[in-house]
Amino acid sequence: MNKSEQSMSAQNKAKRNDVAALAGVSGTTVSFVFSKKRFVSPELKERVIAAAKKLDYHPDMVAASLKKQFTNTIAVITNDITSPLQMEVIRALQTSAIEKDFFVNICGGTVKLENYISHIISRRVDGAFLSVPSNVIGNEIIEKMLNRNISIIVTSSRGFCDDRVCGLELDFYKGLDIIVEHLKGLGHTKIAYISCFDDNYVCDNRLNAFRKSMKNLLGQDDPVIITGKEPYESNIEQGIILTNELIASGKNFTAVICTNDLMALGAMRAFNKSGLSVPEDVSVVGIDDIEYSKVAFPALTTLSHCSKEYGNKIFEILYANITDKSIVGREKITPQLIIRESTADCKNLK
Amino acid sequence: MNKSEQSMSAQNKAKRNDVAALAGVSGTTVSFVFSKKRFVSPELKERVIAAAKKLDYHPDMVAASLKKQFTNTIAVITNDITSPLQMEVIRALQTSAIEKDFFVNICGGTVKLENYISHIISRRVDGAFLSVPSNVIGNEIIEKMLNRNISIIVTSSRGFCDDRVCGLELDFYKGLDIIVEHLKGLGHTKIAYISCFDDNYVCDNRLNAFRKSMKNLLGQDDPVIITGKEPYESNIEQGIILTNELIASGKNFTAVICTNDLMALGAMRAFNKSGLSVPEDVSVVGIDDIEYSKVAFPALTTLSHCSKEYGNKIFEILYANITDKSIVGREKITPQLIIRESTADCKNLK
DNA sequence: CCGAATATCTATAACATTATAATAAACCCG
DNA sequence: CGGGTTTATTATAATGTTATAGATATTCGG
Repeated sequence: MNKSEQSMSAQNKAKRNDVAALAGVSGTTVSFVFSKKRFVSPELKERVIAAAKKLDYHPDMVAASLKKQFTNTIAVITNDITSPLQMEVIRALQTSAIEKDFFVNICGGTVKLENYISHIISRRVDGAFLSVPSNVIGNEIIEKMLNRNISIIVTSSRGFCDDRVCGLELDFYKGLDIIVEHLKGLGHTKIAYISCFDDNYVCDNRLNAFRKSMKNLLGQDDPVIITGKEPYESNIEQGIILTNELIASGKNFTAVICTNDLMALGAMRAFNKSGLSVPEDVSVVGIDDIEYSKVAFPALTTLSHCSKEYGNKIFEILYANITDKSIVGREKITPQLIIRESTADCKNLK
Repeated sequence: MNKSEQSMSAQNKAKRNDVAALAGVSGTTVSFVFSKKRFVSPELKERVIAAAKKLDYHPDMVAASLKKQFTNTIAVITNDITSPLQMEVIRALQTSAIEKDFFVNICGGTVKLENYISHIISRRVDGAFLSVPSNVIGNEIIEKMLNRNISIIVTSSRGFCDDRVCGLELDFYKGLDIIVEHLKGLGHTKIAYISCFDDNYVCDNRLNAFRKSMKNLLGQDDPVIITGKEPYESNIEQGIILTNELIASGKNFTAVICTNDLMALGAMRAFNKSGLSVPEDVSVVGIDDIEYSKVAFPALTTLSHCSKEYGNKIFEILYANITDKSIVGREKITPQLIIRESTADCKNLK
């Protein structure tokens, strides 16, 4: 680096006191102009702003964070970063966050999530959104973060383990009521359910909700339920396998609800292959409203997470807790049914 | 806050000097134990580590950043955060980053991207990955960041505007050679191309590559090309519309390459509707390898971005530049053809 | 066995802010 | 007009690290 370059790069990092000197005020006054925490007379303010512009001054948030003990940063911890659903949530969350000058750090990837915790603590993150199943991050880790004054919000897939953690849950009980109501309205009463291996809070929750809805809305105590055999496998292939099993069972059904959209896409494919057309012969409903559901053929009727609303609310609740630890938000969102082409009137009572 | 709570929370933030006091060494030594920048004798090291564990000490990266003038943080600026493709890249990038103790801030959302810049400067981010078309962030903004000593890497969709910016480009010239070679190997010579409105670096680049490949590999100067009419519309619907146009044109073709996967999915649907089956009657190839392509029916043969490799390399190049500004990485990645079910031997020369 | 060289360790000064308390200026009303 | 009150500005002390230079102990050849 030669001399002129050196002087250039020196020129390029104006500090608060440089601005103060140029504006003919104290450094403190410059701070107050930017933080707006105290009144500064219009003339001084103007001079400061002009000086700051001239020097291209940007306040150093690192130094500010050190003193303020807040970093205006939250972390999103997720094990499923590539899921489009997850990303929609993160996008909405981030959009809300930036409005309050918060940055969002993503901690996903393929690294052991537990390893992130000490990074998160070291970086003095203000809050964290744990979007992971409860078996991935233990309660003692949450405890550790809480003791470090880090606000925490968890998703529906983990119970509320501590009075201090916030939560935003999707209400699948209401959601399944909506699905069953929709199918009932189309004349379906024989509704089967395809679930995954029951070792998983998410699936269990949905399945229990289905049982309750069938009982409350159709008076059925024992609806047809097919359950996966492999844990953590709830993809298209599983959907095909389980649907074939359902068909082979000889049970009566005119509609099928699947524990998630991938399973539902598999189900549609299986029905198609076995000569049953969707929705003419059988109606199919998914849960999640992943992007593929839109472009599937036929387009899938499914229960949407309302990702945007969800993401916005996640930040809103977390922000409130960061601001005041005594505000521990616990909310529920009702999912919304997106009616597309995979459900239709029940004509064929086979 | 009562006294016991106060003492609890005081207890919870052990500082370097607390550890030093407990271990009976100086604070400086504690620092060296953690930073590993100087030799510390095994006995002292052990005592320090024990003390740190006992006090649950986590070094404060905010303070460290202030002194070191590095934050170990990079920002990803993108306007298309929900795209699964983008996310795979980010995931890989983040996985590489955390291995070097770097955190990744995402700046996407629906906010005007320009607004992020001053945030990024204020936060003293070490580097930024600009994954946006060149019309979204102007060169003067890049200049500003460079002058602030922020490393920058850009994606293929923006030219290399300054000697100081790094780049990682996908080589679609090679990519289209691979596609055309594949189709040629299956006996196809009449290959049509469906492009979008030519006002877009990405599409142009791919189309030009197609032209060149057709000339070099098949000696054709004037292949059949259908171009979109609306700018920035390259989705399934456009794919359907343009494919219908292609069919109506009466031109001969046995295979179609589309500028991206969504268009290709639309093409398959349009062929299907008009009585042509894929791949029996016509082969279809996409570009991008988005997730839907896997689950489409038939599964789409497409050119993959190698998102994982791409993301890893993005960090690798950026990291090198952060470490040493004189290393300005400029690389190209050759995309990879994922052969699935939508391409087959050419039997039918219609 | 002594001075020089080497190997460890430590005291202190940045780093760029904010919060607090202190100062200076202006104002008000008897 | 002058003491108390309010209002606007500023000097100073944190904040928790790292880098640098200085201090102390250890080794070693002559």
